[in-house]
Amino acid sequence: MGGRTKSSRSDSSGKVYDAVRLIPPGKVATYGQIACMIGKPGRARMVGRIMSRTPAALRLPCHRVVNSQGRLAPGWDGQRSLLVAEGVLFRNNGLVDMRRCGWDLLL
DNA sequence: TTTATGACCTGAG
DNA sequence: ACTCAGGCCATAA
Repeated sequence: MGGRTKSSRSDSSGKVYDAVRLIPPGKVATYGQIACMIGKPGRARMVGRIMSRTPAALRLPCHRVVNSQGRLAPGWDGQRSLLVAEGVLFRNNGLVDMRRCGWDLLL
């Protein structure tokens, strides 16, 4: 292919979607974690942007993606209910209990 | 081009 | 608990 590769168009979106699909029910993953999984450490912000633009039709468990503090997505009413329904534990401050529900491959 | 904004992260005070 | 600063990157104006 000669010529400039147009690329740069959220090429990562497909991989992000795949990674999100792997998060087991009852657990949550952070944006930074997803970024690492797709081989782009430090790109947490990009993951967040992709999530915000993810079509609902894909039916991804995007409610299982939270920030490293365990805070839920702003302006999304219902994320909390979905997580609670799966057994995710919340602390009194309204944040997810990352120590128990953070998806760590170690354990 | 520069500036500002955003479902971010980590560290420091 | 909070704010700030520095780092990261895509988009919009």
